[in-house]
Amino acid sequence: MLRISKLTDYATLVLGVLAEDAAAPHSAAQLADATHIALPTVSKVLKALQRGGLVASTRGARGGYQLSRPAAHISAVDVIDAMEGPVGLTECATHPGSCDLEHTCRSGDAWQRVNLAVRRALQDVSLLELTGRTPTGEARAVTAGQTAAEFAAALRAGTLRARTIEGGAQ
Amino acid sequence: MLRISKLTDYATLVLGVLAEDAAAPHSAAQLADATHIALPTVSKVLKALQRGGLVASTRGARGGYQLSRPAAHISAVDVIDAMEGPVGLTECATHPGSCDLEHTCRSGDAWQRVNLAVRRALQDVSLLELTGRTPTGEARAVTAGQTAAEFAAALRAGTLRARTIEGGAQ
DNA sequence: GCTAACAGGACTAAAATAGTCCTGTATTTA
DNA sequence: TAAATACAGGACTATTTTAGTCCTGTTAGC
Repeated sequence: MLRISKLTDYATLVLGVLAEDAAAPHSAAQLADATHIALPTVSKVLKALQRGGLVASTRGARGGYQLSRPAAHISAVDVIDAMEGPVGLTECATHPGSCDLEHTCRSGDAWQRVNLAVRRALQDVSLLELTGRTPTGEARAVTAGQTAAEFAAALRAGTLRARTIEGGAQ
Repeated sequence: MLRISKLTDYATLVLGVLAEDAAAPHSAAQLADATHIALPTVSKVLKALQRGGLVASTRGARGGYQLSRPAAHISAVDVIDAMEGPVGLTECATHPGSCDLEHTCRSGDAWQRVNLAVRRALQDVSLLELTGRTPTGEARAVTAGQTAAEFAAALRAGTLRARTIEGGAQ
């Protein structure tokens, strides 16, 4: 089955530590220590997260990294996108022309639709849920109120297909 | 984002040809011809599909491959499982003990839950939808009536978890 | 028994991933 | 203002995974 990269997995650990103490900035060294991941690797992860807009960095002495928004508002798909880029399930989804089979392949945008369905599933999982403690009470309400419910509503309304296809056939 | 392997993509093309003429067996050579994929590669794909139970093979002269069940009853997740194995999103999901971080990692089974959500999304897409012609009319009815609905029913009944997790936690 | 076709595994080559390191820049503090 | 802290960016290496090929064996039909 599909697999996320190790670095993405590390990212959730790092983000988990940041989520735990969102007030103060944490240096890469601190985070390496807390997660037991080698410093250069943590550093690499953090840079990717910074570029993806999930963490904010402060330079200089007493600087470090902080979540750029509440953990409940960060979804699994955000993390994966930040770490692995907005790559599609297939090559042709992101790089048209790179596939020899493109003109004979009749798969069309089917994989893209699948891709969207997957994204939707991933969007429904917040960072809170990825960091060990299943969200309860308020946190859960925030999550459910913003991603899961939205999705369920679309599903019920029958707009899911139309929304996911985006100009495809059907 | 998550990506399927090229071989999995090839698999859908091959299965598409098989679905088109489900009556007669097709040799690997024929399929290579129809899909414009090199014969050894098609062969490799077919073997995986055979092991996964998606195609049935007949040996000997006039032998070949056929779908083992109607295309509408084959889902994207079936294809991915056959080609890439029942691997989880993370290493520890399938191979406990292989990760140094396991005892300090608090991610728990969160990725496994994500994994399930993804599987669910993939289960809702039939081979028919992956083979270029978007199912309409009867075909569509079959798809909707048998995979999506079956899945939804299992979900409601609460039997889905048990079926997909296979001995996992939760 | 010859030929067509699958079965299984070994092997090579190419590409992606993981991990490390180095040089530069910004910020604080003494 | 100099020194120390910490991020920024990119280059580089090693490892692992994936893709692709090939060879030998087995099964079934003619």
